[in-house]
Amino acid sequence: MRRGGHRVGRGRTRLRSSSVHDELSQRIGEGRLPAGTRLPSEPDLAAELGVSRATLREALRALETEGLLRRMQGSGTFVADHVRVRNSLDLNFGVTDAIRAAGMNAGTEGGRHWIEPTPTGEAERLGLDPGQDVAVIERVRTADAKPVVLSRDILPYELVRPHPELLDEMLQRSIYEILERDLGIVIHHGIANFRPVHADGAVAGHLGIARGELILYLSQVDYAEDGAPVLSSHEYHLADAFDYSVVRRGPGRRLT
Amino acid sequence: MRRGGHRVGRGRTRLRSSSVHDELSQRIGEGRLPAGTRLPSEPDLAAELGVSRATLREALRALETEGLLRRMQGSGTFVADHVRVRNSLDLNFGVTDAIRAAGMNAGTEGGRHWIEPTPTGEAERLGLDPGQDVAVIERVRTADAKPVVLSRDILPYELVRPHPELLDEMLQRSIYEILERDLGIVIHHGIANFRPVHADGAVAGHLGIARGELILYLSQVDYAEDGAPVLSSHEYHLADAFDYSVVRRGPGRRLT
DNA sequence: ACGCCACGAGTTGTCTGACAAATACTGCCT
DNA sequence: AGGCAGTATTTGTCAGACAACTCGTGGCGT
Repeated sequence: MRRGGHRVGRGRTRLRSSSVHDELSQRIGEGRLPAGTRLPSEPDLAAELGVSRATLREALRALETEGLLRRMQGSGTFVADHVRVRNSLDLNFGVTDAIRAAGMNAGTEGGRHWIEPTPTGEAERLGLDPGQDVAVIERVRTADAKPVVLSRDILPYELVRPHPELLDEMLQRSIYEILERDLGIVIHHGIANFRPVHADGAVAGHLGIARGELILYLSQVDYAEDGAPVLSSHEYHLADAFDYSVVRRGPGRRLT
Repeated sequence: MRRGGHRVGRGRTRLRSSSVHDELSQRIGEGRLPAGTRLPSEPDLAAELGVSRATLREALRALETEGLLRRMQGSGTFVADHVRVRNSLDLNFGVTDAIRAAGMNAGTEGGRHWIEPTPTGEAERLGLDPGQDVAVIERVRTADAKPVVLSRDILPYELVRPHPELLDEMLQRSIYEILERDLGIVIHHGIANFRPVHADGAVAGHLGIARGELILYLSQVDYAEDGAPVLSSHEYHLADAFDYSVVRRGPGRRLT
């Protein structure tokens, strides 16, 4: 089912429209262009940024699709009332970020890792043959030294075989960060699935709570840029640990 | 805090680039352009669709930002391995859709509605003064005649004052649909917040379950195109009723 | 036979200039 | 003061050209 995908030249030259996009995105993000502001006219803005109007419009179109801008023919281009949500599930990544976003101190406790043959189920999630080995990283994440999340991260062992020492590092640091910095694998997106459950004995033990406590179980598969599955995660969150939100796009209507 | 926003002329003419966007989006969605397919060159495709290359590129840029396409200079434009997730929280809207997506029969049971002064909390969520009235619509949603969700939807009464009969309709049909068709209010996006809880007496009674059962509590505020809050919802979902997923965008990297 | 390189065809990216369509503004008229 | 027509401004679309990049092909040397 899964083909290789097209070879994507990693570091090719930056497109002008992409630079313009980032520049404007940054101005909006930093508050230099507050919501409601009207941008200069396209010819003026293009001149200021040193690109043609066509290139500028490429960037504007992307920003509009992302919901940062709103364009109205005959009237102008305005900065939208964009949505800022703490710890938004569809943007933020990683338990560490979530803990820090809540203003608490992120740590780990009792982490360990091992190699095992791919369990059934994981083979399908990661697109592996049942024979292959996977590396499992199990950690208890703490916020201000209190256990809040039990996580098991599973990735194909072949990815880390050349650098087994990375598994030790993964106990303490962000797996996403290590994948990118040391292995050159950039996670492009993930699909998370969640449901409420009761803590069973094992989970309760790790998190130091009573059996039957409320848990949000979150299972996720992360994919690389070319669509290949890279990382499978299972996380058990204390129900009252975080505030989970999602920005849901309107029912059907086109964005523009 | 909340200003009116810019008056947005409701039914203005459809932009060509927007039509082209929809057309291509539909071809991809229907599978006529499977993942991996290479699109015709821009000049050819523009000719086929009867628009200029510039207009076509507007549409392509949007589709790329949405993740449906991938463009590579010198190589071509390809249909991305796009993600299709059943009942994805960040796309789908409404309990009815979710039930139908699961292949079950959606219905309602024991719905009622009333008018009351804005409760504290709701006033802030909806940007109302404490004196104003709100309409509350309470429904139990069923899947194949089995209760699965208890929902309370709250909207400013002034919105429906001209057409009070709409409240009765809302008990049976989609509130989003009625807002749009009869009141001309298009929901642009919503922000949902959720956490696992135990069913209390009231919720258990409505859903016909025991107290203490697992519930996913989902509270959401929906906003119109101009950013004004329109609808506040509180939903109590049976834990095993649905499969909730979210597509999470990769850590930080720019899309293009 | 094999590998390397230059070349060219094909494709997306950017530029320029112009006109169409929609909106906002101005000032006159009543 | 209020309505209305005309005008300026702004985004949307069109057309054509060239630049930058990718990929396959065929020649060349070894």
